[in-house]
Amino acid sequence: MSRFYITTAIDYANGDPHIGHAFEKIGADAIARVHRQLGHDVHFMIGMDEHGQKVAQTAAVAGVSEQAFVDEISTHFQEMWRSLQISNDQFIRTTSPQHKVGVQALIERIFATSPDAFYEKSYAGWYCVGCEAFKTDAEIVDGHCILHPTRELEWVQERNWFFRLSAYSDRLRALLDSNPHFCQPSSRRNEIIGLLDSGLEDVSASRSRNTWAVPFPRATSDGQQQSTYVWFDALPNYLTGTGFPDQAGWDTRWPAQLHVIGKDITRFHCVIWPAMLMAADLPLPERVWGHGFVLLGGERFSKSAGVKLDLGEAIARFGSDAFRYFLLREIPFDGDGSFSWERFGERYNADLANAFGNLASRVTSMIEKYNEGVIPAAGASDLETADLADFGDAASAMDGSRGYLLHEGLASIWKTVARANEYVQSSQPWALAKAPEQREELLQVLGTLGRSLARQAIAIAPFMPSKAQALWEALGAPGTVHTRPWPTLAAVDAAGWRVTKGAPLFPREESAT
RNA sequence: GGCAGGAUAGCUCAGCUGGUUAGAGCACGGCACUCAUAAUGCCGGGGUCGCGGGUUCGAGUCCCGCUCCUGCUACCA
Repeated sequence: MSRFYITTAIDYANGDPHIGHAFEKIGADAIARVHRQLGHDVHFMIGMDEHGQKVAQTAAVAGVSEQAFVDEISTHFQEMWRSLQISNDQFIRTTSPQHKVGVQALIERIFATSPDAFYEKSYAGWYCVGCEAFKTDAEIVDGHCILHPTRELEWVQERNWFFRLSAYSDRLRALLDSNPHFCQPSSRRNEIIGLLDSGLEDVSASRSRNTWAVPFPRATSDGQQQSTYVWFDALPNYLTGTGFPDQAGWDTRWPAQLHVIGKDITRFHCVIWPAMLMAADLPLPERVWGHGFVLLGGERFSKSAGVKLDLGEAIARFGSDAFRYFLLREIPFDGDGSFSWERFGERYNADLANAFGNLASRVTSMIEKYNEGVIPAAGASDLETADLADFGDAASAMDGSRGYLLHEGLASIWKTVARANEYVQSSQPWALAKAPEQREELLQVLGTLGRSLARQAIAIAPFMPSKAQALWEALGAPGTVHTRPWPTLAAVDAAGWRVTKGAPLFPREESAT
């Protein structure tokens, strides 16, 4: 069984989860679930980034200790992920002892493996208070930061450990060139190649001011004990989560097959992270996928944008499954998309209530009325041939072979839903039921529809876990839908299952639009 | 400022190496059907394919210029 270690970015613990966090987890969860249904040995890890100056400051404002603060935030996140049915196998926190040990071990390993990789340097540069960051010449116009033209830049000096990132330019370029999958989608890859071509600068690996951090394992030459800078703390979580360096089996899980991240942190995952691993002589992750953002009124969700939309309210509106469906159907996983209540309502009624939920109702209802609730056996049909082609398209949109185009996968699955509704209309089972001599034809139609519904339940399982299982049970299918593998979709045999028409899967919402 | 990508129906988008009357979904209008969550199916209206030139027998599809939008432009994460 092939292994599939998938991670998301760890979320920064300076505020509660918002829809942007949720989009990434839901997308990664769907990918993890698809791979489980493809028969892979999946390990899905998410977590929290709990160190840093901002966390310390926010905790101070709240009047609690840093650890108490992140414990609380971390709990909120995990409760949210439970309500969204995120099927992570592990939840890592950077304040955990195992992670701290792992970070220091990784840094020491780099010192040992690549003695030139770290060096001390006094760094001085223009510091923008607005950005809380040093600015390069390219970002300074007329002596001001291009993002904060009204603020004065400060000249700041600090002595830190530096990582010789520039030494890895050629190897990184070779990695990107030889392995187009390493950084996807291609728009992100192009940006990284552009960055490499413009030349890499070394990056600092320690900080003197921040105290809420993993201690950098080596003091500077003047005896100062510094803290590990964010990317040397946060990025290694993917590695320390495996038990690196000393827990048995870590090297069978590492490297990760996929890092799912936001497009804004692509550079860190496609440049700094592989360079760190090269310096440590450790295997590189196979693929980094930079998804886009959920926009609201043209603006992206972010920590600074504030709570413009309550995540709990969005989930409560139509339920966790519908929320997952809406985000993954509406927002392309390789780009940005917009959230709006209007679209949510339209998609809920059009796609879920009218098209899919109603299809399930009419089919189960007819099987109950015309065949005492038993799904008849059915031979092959044109509908089946066309459906299997669409399910094949869906699989190829989601299995990584063309990237992770979850929105396209759902679109392909919904073609089969539309086809089934057309089939009901054109074959008119209610008319066939009135003519005893057309009994065989009626059974063929009902059997075809029952089997189609069973396949749809399997196909939507990664996206809407609860509703897929509810439909599975309404069809009288055995076991759980989540263990039904995609590759056997063609062989699904629903003959003999006893259906039960229950409450509507997705009750139509009159006030939705 | 530099680099990259984009501008196609009311909305979200497909249109591969240029070739008959430019497509889909949603929204909107009409008709049909009754198994179904007044759901479904069929038909229809609606686009000077950002603007201006050019290449070509022929351009949404190639070239040049212009306008507008988006992303990246390294140590907040």
